[in-house]
Amino acid sequence: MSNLTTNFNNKTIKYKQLLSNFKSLLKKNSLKFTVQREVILKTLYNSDIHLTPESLHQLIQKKYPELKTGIATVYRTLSLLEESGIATSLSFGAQGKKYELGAKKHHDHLICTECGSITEFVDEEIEHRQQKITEELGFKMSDHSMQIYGICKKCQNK
Amino acid sequence: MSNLTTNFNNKTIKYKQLLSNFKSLLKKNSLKFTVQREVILKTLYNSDIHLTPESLHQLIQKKYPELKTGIATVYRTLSLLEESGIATSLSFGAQGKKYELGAKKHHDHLICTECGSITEFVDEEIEHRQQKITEELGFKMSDHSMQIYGICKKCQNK
DNA sequence: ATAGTTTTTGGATATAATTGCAAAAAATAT
DNA sequence: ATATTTTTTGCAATTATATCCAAAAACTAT
Ligand SMILES: [Mn+2]
Ligand SMILES: [Mn+2]
Ligand SMILES: [Zn+2]
Ligand SMILES: [Zn+2]
Repeated sequence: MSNLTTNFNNKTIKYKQLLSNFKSLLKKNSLKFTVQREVILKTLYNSDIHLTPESLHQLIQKKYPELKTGIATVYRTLSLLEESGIATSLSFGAQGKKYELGAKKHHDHLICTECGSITEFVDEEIEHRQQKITEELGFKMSDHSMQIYGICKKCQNK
Repeated sequence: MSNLTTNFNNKTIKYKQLLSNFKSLLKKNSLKFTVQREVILKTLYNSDIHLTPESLHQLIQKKYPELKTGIATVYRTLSLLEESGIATSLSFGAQGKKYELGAKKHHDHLICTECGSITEFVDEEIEHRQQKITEELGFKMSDHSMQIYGICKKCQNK
């Protein structure tokens, strides 16, 4: 399936560092560093909310209209970023996918099925078990994604 | 977001029981029990692999050609089943969504990013932590989904 | 059983996501 | 710097998914 080579983990990093990582990833895979790719990376980096491909595209068109970035490029770049572990997507069931940069430290999501609000969390015990399970089953873990669905406090009190 | 009323949990159950659950769910939500909905439920139940909407549709057309079931109905019914917790979908990144019935006992997925093979597992410790975390954050958990991505044994030896 | 009411359906249409392709941009070689 | 090669891009075409709507089926009340 995926056949991209990567070698760095997602950490909380400065944009400069992220950009440099991205560049070396591209080089390692004989891909080119383009202005569109940088703009997409930067826009994701500067957003603290989860973005759909469409909303990301609109943001970019507004901020860099002279680029006339195509929606296809946004989709292609998001896939690239996800495959290489720089970004992750969050599936919202019916509501489709939203993306966020893995530049933040890894975390999982608690999603309210009433109002759609998202709470991020990490639990070391779970992280540890995941690693263990994977090993037991003979896999080599590269990534994981976990979503808990429920009703948030606010919505419970309605 | 979702506003369907449900009241039973997914267990390993006989088809008859599942069907009865489905019927009462429909009634409770003023939805109608139709031959298409039953065929979709039954076909999912009898499949032990994860199905895309398209492959499910093809299966049904082959087995029940006189029904001329529309693809739109398949999509609509899958959403209905997912919303009500009877089926779950598994996001395959680029490869789209696949569905399975929650009639089997709950489990999580280990997905090989090379060959796409899927291994199912459950870890009680993780299940327990998930519940605990949710409570700590003031949520009421209704469901969760967890996928671990990696390279399977077979693909490691290639 | 029949008629009235509500919901679902298939097919058409609309929108979202992916892919093919020729022109443009980036990287490399000279 | 310029030419050559490789990859990417935007747009168009395709495919996947969702929505609209009038006809059909399911349910309710008689
Ligand atoms: Mn995690
Ligand atoms: Mn689980
Ligand atoms: Zn909420
Ligand atoms: Zn494999």
